[in-house]
Amino acid sequence: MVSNIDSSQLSERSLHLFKSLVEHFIEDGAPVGSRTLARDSKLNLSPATIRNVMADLEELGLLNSPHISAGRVPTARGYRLFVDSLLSVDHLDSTEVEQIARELAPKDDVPALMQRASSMLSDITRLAGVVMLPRPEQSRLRQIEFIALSARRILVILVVNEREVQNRIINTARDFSPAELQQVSNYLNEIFAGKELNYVRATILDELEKMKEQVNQSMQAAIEMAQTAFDAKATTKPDDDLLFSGQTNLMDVAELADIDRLKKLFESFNQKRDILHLLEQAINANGIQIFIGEESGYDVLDNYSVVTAPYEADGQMLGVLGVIGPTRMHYERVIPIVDLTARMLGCALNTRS
Amino acid sequence: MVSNIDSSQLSERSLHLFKSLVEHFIEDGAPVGSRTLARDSKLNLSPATIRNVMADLEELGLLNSPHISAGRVPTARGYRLFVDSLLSVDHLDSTEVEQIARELAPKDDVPALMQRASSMLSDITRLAGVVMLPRPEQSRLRQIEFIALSARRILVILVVNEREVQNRIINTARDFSPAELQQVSNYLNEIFAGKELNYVRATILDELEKMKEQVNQSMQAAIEMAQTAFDAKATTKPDDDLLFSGQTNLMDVAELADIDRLKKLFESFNQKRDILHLLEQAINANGIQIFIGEESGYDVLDNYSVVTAPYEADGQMLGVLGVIGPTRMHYERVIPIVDLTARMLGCALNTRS
DNA sequence: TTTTGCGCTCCCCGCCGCGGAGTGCTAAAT
DNA sequence: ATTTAGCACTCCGCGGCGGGGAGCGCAAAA
Repeated sequence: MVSNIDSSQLSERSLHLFKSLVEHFIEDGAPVGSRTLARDSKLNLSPATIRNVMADLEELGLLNSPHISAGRVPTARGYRLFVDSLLSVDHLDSTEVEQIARELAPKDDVPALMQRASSMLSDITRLAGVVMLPRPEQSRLRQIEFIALSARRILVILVVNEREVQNRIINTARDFSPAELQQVSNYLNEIFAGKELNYVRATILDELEKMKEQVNQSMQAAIEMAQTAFDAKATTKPDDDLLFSGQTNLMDVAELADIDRLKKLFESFNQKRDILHLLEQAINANGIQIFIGEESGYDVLDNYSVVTAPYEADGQMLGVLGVIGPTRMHYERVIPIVDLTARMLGCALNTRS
Repeated sequence: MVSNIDSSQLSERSLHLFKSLVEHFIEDGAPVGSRTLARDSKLNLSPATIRNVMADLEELGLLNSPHISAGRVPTARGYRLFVDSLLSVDHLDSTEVEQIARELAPKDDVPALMQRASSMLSDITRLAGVVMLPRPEQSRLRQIEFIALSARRILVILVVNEREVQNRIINTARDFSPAELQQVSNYLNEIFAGKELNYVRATILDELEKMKEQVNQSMQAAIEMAQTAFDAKATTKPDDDLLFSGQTNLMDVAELADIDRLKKLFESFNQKRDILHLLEQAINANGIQIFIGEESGYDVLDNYSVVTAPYEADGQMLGVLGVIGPTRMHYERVIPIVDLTARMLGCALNTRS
């Protein structure tokens, strides 16, 4: 990759003009020419001078023109310089801050909270919002319980990581009494409580076979039951950990109205794979991270930018959230919104006991 | 509403030509004129004759032309006649039947099955699929259990209708021992097992107040706890009972490529309200039901058709599924697919013990 | 009743020409 | 050494024009 431009490599004047140009383009979406720039930027310069500067900037790869006699448009690299060095971030309206706070009030369960965070992001930015849920990598089994529905139908409850509850119904080969079930769950809790979930699964499926002989019959039943429960549980769906919303907002950004590109993008939302990879890169950045157009490496994202921020609670990184929109977006507004949302979401997750 | 055309009101020949025209239009999407129709339909007629017939059909409201010197296009009413009386339904490929059977094999839990049904519908028809989940109207509480997570955090498990499990974590004002919890759940199960869920909620919230005095302290705790549990549960989300998939398929139907209409449609998918109402109308039809364009009454659905079929298991209507696409769709293929899917889904839900 | 013939309508497409916006280059001005 | 003015040139967008094609309705003939 060609190295990015550092703001120190350019004169004050060039930077000013460049910034002005980018702002103008973000506002209008039309290529901006020397005339308009001469008018807008406070410097009293003639269009001709500005043309010279623009030619230089183009040579550096910060601008280009759609065709020879059109105005200039920022390149991905240009946006990069802009957001890294030139951008002056907006101060959020107090009404917006309130809205975010209100939506993220920890009033109900975690999944709903995440959902609200996502749709709030898209509503407020008028772009697409995305929230990556905590990866269940380090999930520890906290408790396991069996509840008899009928003699041979048993409801298995798994409590994971303080907060998350999974349940599943299994059918057993023989009848179990409630007392037996109690016994079984006591047994399993004793062995596995606090252990890592993958470890539990592996142990149950592989190693417990040999223990069968050493324990009494009731425990054998326990093992078999646990096997059934975790075998089924092996389908630990890894695909609903990304919540999108407001995709339709992208349908009226006009400048990217060519339907197939949009279709490609929506499809990659559905498959989640690419976006997931991208967000995973962002989880270790300690703060706002911005992927601009082609530089993300995923070509469905050409002409789109992704603004992300990781969120944490109790001092632990939980996930990433962000906004997806055209490269020509109002970064100065989007950035503080994403930032604030991440922090507020962290708080909401934090203070719940 | 103007009465629909009955096939007996038209001559054999008109019907034949009309059918031919609709088929042709469905294939090409271009208005079809007398020439092409004269060529295609086996009847040896001159274009002029056909023009006369077409003029009659237009007068009946079955056809119209975009402008005076273009070919004819079926109206919603025309499609209605077509699907009701003229359509010869395809015989499905055995490969397709197999695919449906494979996807709907009852290998895991109900929500996942529904999800697969929906995406299968969209994959196979290349249109948008939708599945309405069983309405929890007549849900009966089967069992309620409390599990202690810690002294003051309690996991509430609600088993509803044999199959469905809801859970929620509540915080209590004072400590509870496991024995106490057992007692509480026994008490509640005794009173409420088998009762309708709304009744349970109402009773708990309103009437139990007065019972407080009559029972001992432990039971008072039970009541309070149940109140907390059901109060929170009052947020019984009524909005995730519609599963869409393959929306993006609609993005390349071209003839409806005007982005705002598509955006409107997608938004109404997200809000779910309109589609839900529509599907609710279909649940009592005993078989395939087709809503064509404007006749659905929802103007987001102008130029779109919805093909639905209710599905049932154990002799009980559970919900509706279907496909959404342009009015100009291959009904002869879509109809048997929707039909078969509904029946197969019913089976899959049926045989699970 | 069907067909032929004819005049007419309307869309689509390519073409042309023009005005506008903007560029690059060179020469003059500061 | 910059900056500016002047100028020729490029390219887009738009409206108007014209011809070809597809199709229609109507009236008169078969």
